[in-house]
Amino acid sequence: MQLHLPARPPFSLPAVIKSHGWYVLAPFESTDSAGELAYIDRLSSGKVIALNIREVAGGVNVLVEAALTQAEQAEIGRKVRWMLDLDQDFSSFYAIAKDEPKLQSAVAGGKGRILRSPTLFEDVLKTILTTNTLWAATIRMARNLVNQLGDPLPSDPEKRAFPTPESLTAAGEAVLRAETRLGYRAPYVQELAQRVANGELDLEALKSEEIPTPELRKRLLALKGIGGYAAANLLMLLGRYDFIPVDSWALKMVSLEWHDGKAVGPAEVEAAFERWGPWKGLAYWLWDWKAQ
DNA sequence: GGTAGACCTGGACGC
DNA sequence: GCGTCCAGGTCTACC
Repeated sequence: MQLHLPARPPFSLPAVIKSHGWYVLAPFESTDSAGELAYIDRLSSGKVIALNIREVAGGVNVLVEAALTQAEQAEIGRKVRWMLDLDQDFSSFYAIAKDEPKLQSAVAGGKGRILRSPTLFEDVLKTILTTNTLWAATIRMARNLVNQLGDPLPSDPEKRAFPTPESLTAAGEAVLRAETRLGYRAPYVQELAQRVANGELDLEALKSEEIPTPELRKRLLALKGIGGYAAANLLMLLGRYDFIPVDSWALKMVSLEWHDGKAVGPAEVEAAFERWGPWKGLAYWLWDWKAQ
């Protein structure tokens, strides 16, 4: 089955894929040369499918090698639109960024969309996996989660979907810590999964545009394992760019860009992008750093 | 509100 | 091969 989804121009699938490192975290797959994106998804019916996404004129085509009901097609359409942020309008950002030399490649490349997972649950969990560790370890933890606890793709059981909150809850903290190698993050992931599984926490509701950003940030910070950096990162994924995800890399880049390599703190990072107002986080994200 | 120390893993390094 | 050091954010206790 093939599904066509239009995208608001300008649109570039490779730009979305490379918007950050998510595309290398299971169950995403991407072949750099082809500029295509694959994702193993578990539909709400429990069916596990492989989504193969490629850019075509006016948007993307989604290929699925499985028979699908109308409802399942609609679900896939909703998810892919969200994952690739197909409807987002960046024209007001481009309008103010076009005169900034450090954002020229972003404007010319139609950048701005940030790849995200189908569910906020998956993005929150993966964000926790990025904290206080090296990127290689984040990749390993995500792969372990999928390989050990995800449902298999029937046509290729080596490939698996992202685990459900229920399967994570059933696995238990000890398994997550020792076998999935999440370390001290295990209780955070366990608590998150448990609260989502029992209905106490509705993360999907946080995708609503009606929640003011400060309130949204407050709710994200209330999650165990989510601090200032992680909350800002998640706000970016939710299309809110008022905060900068300040990590050690950000401190280093700002230090080299504007302070001759002298150590800086989060305040200097925020100050460097203050003039971009509600697009602050995106300007930081797309900045053409001289130290890169 | 600010700060120090613990948390945990894995890579780099020296022996 | 083994031991040590270090990087990476967040949490908790304490001031």
